[in-house]
Amino acid sequence: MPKLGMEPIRREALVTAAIAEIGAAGSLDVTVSAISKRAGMSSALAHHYFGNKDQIFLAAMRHILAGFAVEVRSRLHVATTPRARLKALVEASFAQSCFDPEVISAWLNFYVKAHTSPDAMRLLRVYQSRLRSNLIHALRPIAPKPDELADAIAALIDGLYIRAALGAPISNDPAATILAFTAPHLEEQP
Amino acid sequence: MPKLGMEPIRREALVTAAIAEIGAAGSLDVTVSAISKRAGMSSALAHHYFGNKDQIFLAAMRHILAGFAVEVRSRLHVATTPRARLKALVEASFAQSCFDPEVISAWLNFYVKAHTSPDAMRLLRVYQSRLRSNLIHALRPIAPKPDELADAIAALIDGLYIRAALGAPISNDPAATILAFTAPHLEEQP
DNA sequence: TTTTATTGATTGACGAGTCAATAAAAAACC
DNA sequence: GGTTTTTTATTGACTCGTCAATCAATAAAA
Repeated sequence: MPKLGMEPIRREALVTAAIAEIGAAGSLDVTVSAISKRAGMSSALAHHYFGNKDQIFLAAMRHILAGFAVEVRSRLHVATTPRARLKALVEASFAQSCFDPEVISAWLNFYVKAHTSPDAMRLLRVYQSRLRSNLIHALRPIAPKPDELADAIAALIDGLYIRAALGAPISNDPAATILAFTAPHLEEQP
Repeated sequence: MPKLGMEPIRREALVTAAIAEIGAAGSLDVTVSAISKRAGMSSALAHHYFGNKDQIFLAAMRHILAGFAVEVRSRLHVATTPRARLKALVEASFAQSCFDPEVISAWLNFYVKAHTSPDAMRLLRVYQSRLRSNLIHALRPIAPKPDELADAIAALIDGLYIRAALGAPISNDPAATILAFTAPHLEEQP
């Protein structure tokens, strides 16, 4: 009973299922069968639409990155001052949605994958440079060295995220920590 | 022709080989056979001495962590002032040895592993708390809030390391960046 | 009848862990 | 001192799974 136009529906279901499976397993050691089963179809169909397992992972990561981009844009949208934009960027990086166990697993494994897969690396670069340019844009009016500061903040975001993701005893709100440590590097007038 | 006392020799050879294989593969998708072959023995012998693959990985990571600890201690040993100790700790984290491709792969995968394996997590905690206490010790005499600053620096180290490891366009010397970023949070008298 | 959707069954590989068998040190025994 | 026994070292062969990817077959829209 083939209804037409199933492709986008199946793809989305597979992507969602893949994220869930990765989250459940905590690693990329997840079978296409498990993903397909969770998505309610045969593994053959998954191969039919995605070609191979790597493509499923890539699509899953693109999905997560897209979600993050939405999070960022919505916060950036209501920020009017440079300082508010900075705050929005940092807080978006520690939003609730970034700490779904599934998302955490995906990110962790994404780093590893990027180390060997050019496709994954390209995707990572997209995230990195988008964050970087957003940060620089926010910092330019208020920091003497926007570039360098942006790099430091980006690193701080990644570092704190990983620590939080790995369940380190989270002393304080990471976003607040970052803003506090950034403050002295900004120009006057809070 | 069994020479006695082979166990420690075999174990070390396996650990070394495992690190090399992980480096070559860029992931933990490495077979015991490959490791054993590189170490010059049968896979059966590897199982005989380590029991299972996970134990080999754990031992490999312990080996790397031990190497790092040596790096830290030797630098700390010649540092006399608190500021010098801070510098030593930061610089040790970006020493040449930390950027061996093998070491990079091991670290990346270690993070993922820690997310699911309690043993790996324990090991990670050892590294984290050692670094933390070293930092706090260095900072106590020169920072108003040693704990919070230590956490931020630790995160900055992890974040910059990962970025460097993943080949991000390394603008500057990461250690210098961290020290510059930290400076405003220290008490007077440079 | 052509295109799209769908799957069960199968292939082909690979890989962790086990086991029995071999060999040579070392220790125990006479 | 020589013989037997135990312990340590070592491996080839094998078991038992798993799993990615393929394919031929079925079904229903267009």
